[in-house]
Amino acid sequence: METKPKVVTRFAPSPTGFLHIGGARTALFNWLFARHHGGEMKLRIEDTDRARSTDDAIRAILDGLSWLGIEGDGDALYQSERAERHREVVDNLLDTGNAYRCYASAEELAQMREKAAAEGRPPRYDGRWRDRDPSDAPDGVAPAIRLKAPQDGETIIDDAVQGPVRFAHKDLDDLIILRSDGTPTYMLAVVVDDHDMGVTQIIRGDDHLTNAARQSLIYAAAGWDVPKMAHIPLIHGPDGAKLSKRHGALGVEAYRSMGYLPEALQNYLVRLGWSHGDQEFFSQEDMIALFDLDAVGRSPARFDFTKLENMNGHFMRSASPERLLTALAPVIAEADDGAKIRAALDGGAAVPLKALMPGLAERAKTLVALLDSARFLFAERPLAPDEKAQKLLTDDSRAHLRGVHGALSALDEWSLESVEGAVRAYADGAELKLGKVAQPLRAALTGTTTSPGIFDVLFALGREEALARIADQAA
RNA sequence: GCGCCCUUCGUCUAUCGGUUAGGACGCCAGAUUUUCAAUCUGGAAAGAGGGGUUCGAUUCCCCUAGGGCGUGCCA
Repeated sequence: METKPKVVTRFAPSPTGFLHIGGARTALFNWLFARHHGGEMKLRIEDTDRARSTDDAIRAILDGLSWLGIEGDGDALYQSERAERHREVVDNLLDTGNAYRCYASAEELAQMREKAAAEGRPPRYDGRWRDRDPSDAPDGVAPAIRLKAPQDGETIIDDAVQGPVRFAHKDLDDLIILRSDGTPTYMLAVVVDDHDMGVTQIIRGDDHLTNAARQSLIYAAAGWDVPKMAHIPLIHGPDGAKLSKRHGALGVEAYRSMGYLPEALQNYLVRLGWSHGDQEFFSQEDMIALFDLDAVGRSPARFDFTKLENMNGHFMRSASPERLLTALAPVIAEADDGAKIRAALDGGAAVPLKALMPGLAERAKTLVALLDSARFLFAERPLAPDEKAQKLLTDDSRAHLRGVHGALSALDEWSLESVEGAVRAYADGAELKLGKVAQPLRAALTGTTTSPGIFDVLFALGREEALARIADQAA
């Protein structure tokens, strides 16, 4: 029986910043593909550019992934720790005649490019050291090592998303694989690491498609099999151009701060470029069961905050109060009055908050908005009604507040049913539409003109607090 | 400049040669209603342009236009 090799994907961010939205989607696709096929996704930190790589960035990326519910299998590999192996591969390439030392200076290279530009040719290395005798090497100059790439023919990348893509070798020059200071270049390191890690399927952004051809040349020179490739379309801004910060090119932690649920962001992201018929919502299990590369589209998608918000609202509405409370924690922690709210919650306010959660979630698109509309719960008496609420508190309505206060005080039991019964009975008795009573009540109870259902609010606040708030404004 | 990729409602997308071109977000109207939402019903809204191939093109091919990516001793 033929043994099917285990699927291995990888996510390989360079830690020069946060885990941005595009990277998050790439990680998600890699992870889903691996899970779908019962394989694993490995993590590799591409920190060969030591000057720009930071530990903070590494942590931010790892935190971002775990917040999103994505995790790598096994320990992350740090590319910087593998320089020795990279050099070993370069040495082999040198020995087999697949690479050579190039002594061209930065100035020479610059001239080469200028000349090419002036003559309207693509800027490429002219191969001046390709076949030169090693004895020509100038003294005291450390060479860079270049790949001796084929000059005729073509390389075809059979991309799982883009289909077959051809690159003529004449358009590809002899790329540098080892810098003159002895450090490996990205192009070489990626190939060696993917090979050593046993990666079977590379899934990465479209911006690497041209690199794929160059990398496949390195694989060929080393005598290795080229993994399967899939280049997924990039995410663009609303204007179709590069995604800017203003338009969503933020770290995933920024989305957490803005009050998005990770499951909503995940769902939104997976639908950018991938689809399963008309289905819009997917649980993580659905995604794993249904995701595959053949349903990934080839055109770039624009990032749309409005749709993300709608999706987030959907997930908030179907989340349990407990789940929402948990997700709210970081939002509270980052709020100006966060400490106060935290203290109130720990002091018992979590109970009314949870009771009100469904009503709150129904009206909010983000956790930040949800927290805003829940703030009245933590307000100290007497409340200071906002302008619109103030207008509702006329002499007339104050009289009704006193009446409702009386009806509610008479209640033996404080339940959702009993408070509703009392308020409705009062309105009926006074021959008033419910709204005539409910709106002033809302103003007194919340200090605002919009809130969850008034009976829910009454009940959640509890007898003592509710009656006191009504009395405050009835006077 | 050169190379590569992309192009269905405003946006995300379905369609694997024959459909009244479907769904979702947003928008508009209505229903519901204690506010705001949520929910339900209905509506407007698309194959970039031009050539082919074919009995028949959104679908396959070519050209044009537009957009994106790449073109580093960055990753």
